[in-house]
Amino acid sequence: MLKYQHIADELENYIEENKLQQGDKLPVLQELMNQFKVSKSTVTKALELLENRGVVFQVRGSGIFVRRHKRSGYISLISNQGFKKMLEEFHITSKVIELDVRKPTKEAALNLNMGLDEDVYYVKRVRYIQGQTLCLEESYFNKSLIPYLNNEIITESIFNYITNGLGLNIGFGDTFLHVDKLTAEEAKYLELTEGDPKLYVESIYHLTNGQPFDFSKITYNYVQSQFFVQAVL
Amino acid sequence: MLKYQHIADELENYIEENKLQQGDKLPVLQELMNQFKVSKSTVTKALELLENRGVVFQVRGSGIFVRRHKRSGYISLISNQGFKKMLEEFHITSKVIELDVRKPTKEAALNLNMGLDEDVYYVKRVRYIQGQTLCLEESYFNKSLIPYLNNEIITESIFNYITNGLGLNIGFGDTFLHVDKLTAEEAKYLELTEGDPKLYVESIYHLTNGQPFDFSKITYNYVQSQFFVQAVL
DNA sequence: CAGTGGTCTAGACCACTAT
DNA sequence: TAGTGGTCTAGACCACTGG
Repeated sequence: MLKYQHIADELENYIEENKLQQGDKLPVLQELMNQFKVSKSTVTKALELLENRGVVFQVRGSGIFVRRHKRSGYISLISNQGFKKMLEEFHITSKVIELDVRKPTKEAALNLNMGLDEDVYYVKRVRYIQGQTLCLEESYFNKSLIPYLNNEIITESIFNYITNGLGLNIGFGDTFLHVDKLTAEEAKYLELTEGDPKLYVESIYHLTNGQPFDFSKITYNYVQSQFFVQAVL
Repeated sequence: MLKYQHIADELENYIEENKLQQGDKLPVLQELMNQFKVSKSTVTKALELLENRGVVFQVRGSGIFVRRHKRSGYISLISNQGFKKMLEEFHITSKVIELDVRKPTKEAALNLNMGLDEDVYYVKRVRYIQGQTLCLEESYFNKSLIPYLNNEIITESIFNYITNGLGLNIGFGDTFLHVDKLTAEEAKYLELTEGDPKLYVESIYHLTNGQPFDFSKITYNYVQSQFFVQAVL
């Protein structure tokens, strides 16, 4: 375990356990250096991580403060928390509609940067949040990178399996958002009415070496779609 | 100008000018150290910045590569580019509907962390992208932090004025997203039909010292609403 | 195994805040 | 002006990639 990762985790736990609120002050740098027996740079690195995750903000000449928005029930659009943790927090479950190995569509091949004759795993799921329909999801996984999937895996967290089961490192993701009207088929799966609003999201996830391994198209139930993003400007 | 900022800018320009594509390789660390005559840590810091902005990705043992998605016409949801630059890039203009000093609503006061008897600047605008309606925006600015606004300022970029005109430092923002149906009033301003889909976004922006100065409620025209987010996981 | 990026240190010096 | 975070350095050592 990296030192700065460890420190970041400890601080995040500390904030969580003590239910610290927006603006609450954390120990100063010198104190953290002593407490964790590391150099200033290492503490700084840990705090940068937390700052970028929206957990704290630092003010020169003043101190380190907790950053906490006041709203609950919002899903992080760029889940910087663990995927599995998030699923549990929101009681998200899945029903698998389809799962098979096939050739990619042109669109999927383009986004996954692979040939039309190579294999992908195709996954179609409906996901539920606290018993309500949350979204309809179609995913394409490059089979040369993700060699095996089964029903059990995709009912749980695919990303958790990729990280812990396959030992792959997920690097970054590009996410594209539109708003539109539901088609008849989408409405059926989401238990809504054709023409109702939808949030449509396309994502391409890459390994740390830059290879795209997952292209996903998600249609969200507008009633359940509450997202937030915490940015550092 | 900070060294690592300068290096990040130079590299971003270099990528832009040479029209480098996803996966193109940049000079190695040692070379960048020599070129800019700085230490390894400083180059690393510059590259971390670019990595978090979604401009490059680094692969240990291999090199530094350009990160570029293939889609154009999408607006960054968390504009990590300059605000003014973005407006120009997308030809975004504004029409001011209302501008006055008033007392905040309960909602605005809560989000701006101020009293109901303090003053805010209230701004209501319709924004256009390449001549089409983009969004209807209502903003509340804490007057004790933003003491003056006029029609000219808010027709251009308010954030540019706050940064360069007032010399304030914008720190971070919390953004909340919903999808819903347009009300009659919103439809009128956006030249759409009541009941059409909308993307509704609430944002709270804070100065670097953590004080919230802007609470905004934006309703987007779903036809023009194409956003992207680049995340590092 | 040579080359590349990642972590960590110890310390100097700078910029800003609070009192 | 004491205290706090931010930048930058020089260098040691580690982890991973690719021929």
